[in-house]
Amino acid sequence: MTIAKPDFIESMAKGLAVLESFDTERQRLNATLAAARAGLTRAAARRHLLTLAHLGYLETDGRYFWLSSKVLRFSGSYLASARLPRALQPTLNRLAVQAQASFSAVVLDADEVVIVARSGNDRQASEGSTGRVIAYGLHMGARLPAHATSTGRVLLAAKTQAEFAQWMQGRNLLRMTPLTVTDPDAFTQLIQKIRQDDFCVASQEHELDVHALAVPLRNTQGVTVAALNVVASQTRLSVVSMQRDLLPLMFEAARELRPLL
Amino acid sequence: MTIAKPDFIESMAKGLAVLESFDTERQRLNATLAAARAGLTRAAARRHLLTLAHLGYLETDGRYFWLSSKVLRFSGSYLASARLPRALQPTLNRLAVQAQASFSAVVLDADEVVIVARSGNDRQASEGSTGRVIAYGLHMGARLPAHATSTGRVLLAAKTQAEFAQWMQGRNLLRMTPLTVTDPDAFTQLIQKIRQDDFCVASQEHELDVHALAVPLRNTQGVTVAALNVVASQTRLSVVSMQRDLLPLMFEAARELRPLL
DNA sequence: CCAATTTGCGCGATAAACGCGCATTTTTTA
DNA sequence: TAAAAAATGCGCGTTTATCGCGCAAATTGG
Repeated sequence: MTIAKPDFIESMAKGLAVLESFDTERQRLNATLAAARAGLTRAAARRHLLTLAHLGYLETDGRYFWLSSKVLRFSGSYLASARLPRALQPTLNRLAVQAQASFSAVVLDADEVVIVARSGNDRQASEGSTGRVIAYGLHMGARLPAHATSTGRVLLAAKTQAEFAQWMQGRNLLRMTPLTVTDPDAFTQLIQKIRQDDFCVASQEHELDVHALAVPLRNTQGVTVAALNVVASQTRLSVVSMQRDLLPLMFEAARELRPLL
Repeated sequence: MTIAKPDFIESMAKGLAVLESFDTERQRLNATLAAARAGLTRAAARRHLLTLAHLGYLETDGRYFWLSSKVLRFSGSYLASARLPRALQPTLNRLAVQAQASFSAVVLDADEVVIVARSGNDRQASEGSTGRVIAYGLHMGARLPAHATSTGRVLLAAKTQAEFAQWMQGRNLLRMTPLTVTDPDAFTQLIQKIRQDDFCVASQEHELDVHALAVPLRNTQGVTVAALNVVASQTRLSVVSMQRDLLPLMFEAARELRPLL
């Protein structure tokens, strides 16, 4: 999407850059930090922080700033409007009950996947009700690196050769764990494999002891619009049994969902 | 929160007004509509729409605009940073399993409640897996009128007399269903009752055939920081049995959560 | 207790944002 | 289907909103 110069509101971009500079890693920022993260002068960052606080999107103690619950307004409106999350949620809930595991539906945004629907609790119900929490931070709107996640790879495999080549262009596949595949050639091989298999397993490539299994979600025209995955701890469920027990369920769910996407 | 004039970025406020003009009711807007909703000239609204689309927060067909999944980035960061949702989620999940019902945790924002955590599926598991969907649109970030919801009333009851009086000042209690209490005096009586009971039942006041039960969530200092509720369809679960079976569970959950809030 | 940052804020300069108004396209109505 | 009404894209001259410097004061950290 290109845009004419006089139609671009600089201050808007700056303000959103400030709002985006609050992320999972840095949750509390002062003027100096926000300026550095958003790439603005301190004066500009401060003006935007004060404005955002005044409008209720940030809270502040006068010095530091952090996101307020008002930012949920946007996701609320998105979730109410977007067909995708609404169409997927019931199926995800059903899967969570059937398989006693956590499922996510994600879409691709540049080099990250965004969780747009989710079900299940993040504890492995091993003994009693309080098993170990696995895969931290898998909530609605969470963003994960595409190359190190099962869903990201499924979505990358849905691209044409040319699109995929362009995506790879000059990209540095960040190492998330010792097991992350970071070599471009090996990664391209992996994507090829997914094109044949129509699913993807990622074992401990994003987080140690967590493995994931993903399948593409296509509409009736055959266009991949999202990916569905399940995560489990290595110790509770082997990759083999996950693939054997859960993969059929997921293919079936994907088939059911086709007319809704 | 007051703010010095030269520290207020007008364009930022306008841009966010445009972004906010996409809500549950109007999900697709053109320049003219957005201008009207956000209170801007068409030229200004158009500039902001184009900028937001360029930055990826909106999608467009060239004429109409709608929210993109990128807005989930903000909620994602909020959910990762805010203690409240993270502290509540496990308990909500447990309640959903135990009671086979949908629970929400909400905070008050002006005259609306905002859902900051949620569990359970929105179908009543009456016969088989596909019961009727109840209480549409109860997703993360959803906003509901405080006066017509069980949680909103619980949070209003937590205010001091003076604060509550100020909140009521010149407020028009919108009728959502034929059963909504809209008379100011009757409403004030209700709030008084909640102060005694320490819970609130709202029957079909927000949506017909849906009733809800809410309790306050306090921290160890006794400050109410949120409210917890459960919704059920009138036909499946009577108000009496809901109060008898679910209220003890909820009080217990609230007690457990105190040290975490 | 001193040195290094960070902060609030005033100021004059500049260009970013403004909104009017036109010609054109799209939609509605008759 | 033609005329009327509404919405759209965009150029332009105006203005004021935003800019970033740089100061003195407050805060932090060793």
